[in-house]
Amino acid sequence: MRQPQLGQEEWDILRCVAELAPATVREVADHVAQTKGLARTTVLTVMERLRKKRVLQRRKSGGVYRYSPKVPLSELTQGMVASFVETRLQGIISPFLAYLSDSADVSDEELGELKALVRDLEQQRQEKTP
Amino acid sequence: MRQPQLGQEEWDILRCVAELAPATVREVADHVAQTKGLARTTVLTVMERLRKKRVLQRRKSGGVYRYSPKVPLSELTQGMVASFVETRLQGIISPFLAYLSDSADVSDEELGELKALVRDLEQQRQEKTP
DNA sequence: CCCAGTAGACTACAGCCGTAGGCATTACTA
DNA sequence: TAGTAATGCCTACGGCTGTAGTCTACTGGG
Repeated sequence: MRQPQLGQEEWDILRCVAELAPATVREVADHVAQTKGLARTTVLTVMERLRKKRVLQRRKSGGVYRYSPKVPLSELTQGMVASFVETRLQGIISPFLAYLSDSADVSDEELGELKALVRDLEQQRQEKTP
Repeated sequence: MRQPQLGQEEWDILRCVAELAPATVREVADHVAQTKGLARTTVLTVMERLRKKRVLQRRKSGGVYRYSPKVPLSELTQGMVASFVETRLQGIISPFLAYLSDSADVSDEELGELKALVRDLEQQRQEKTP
């Protein structure tokens, strides 16, 4: 059961909600307005669509609806990455590695994560091949 | 100047064209038909859209147009990965690393590439910090 | 030279996403 | 409490993508 597909703007707003959760439409709209000029109703529309997609939930509090993510953002992001790799890259990760090596600006911290990843994977291999 | 955005089906057909290049619409349609049942005209439409996006080019040969990618597929894939990481992940690659560690089925070969990547990145670091 | 089959152009349409206006209802404030 | 501002719902619209039908033009076999 795949996660729903979200557009770019939907993701941006979702992140914003997650950051401010539990957040009102206005709070999100104001926050978003600092970077791009979206009408309040646009933000509302997107948030309601996210609710229909069961990504956000809301709860009335003090006469206003407050929205929050229904599942942790990290989980959704995981799903998005997985579906990207599986469909767009057909499960082949080498283009991604090429990107890391050529274009991406890998921070020291990220390099550390990479090393940890390699270590983990090798660990898993040893467990699997006793 | 960003690469044009392509939909899933456009990517699938583009890959197919790249594989068979220089390919006729019919060849691609027949190839695609083996996995999904798309009408010949659907394939034609998509290929023409890819041409409008300057991703494919065509050349009449023996009374029929033959299509081929205008730039190497690898380059387009690179661009797609880059734009994915930059826009969807906001340049933060840790979700991707988490995916590799949790969900992905990393082959031995890919693990090798990963190790090589780590080595390259450390190499780069040494060059930059003399 | 004529016909059947093939290839290409054009048109169409539905669903999704980004964007937003209008209107009704609710909630403060003076 | 009456007016004003805020909130939420519904509707809309254009562009992109997936999908395909129709019609026209070309091409090769008899």
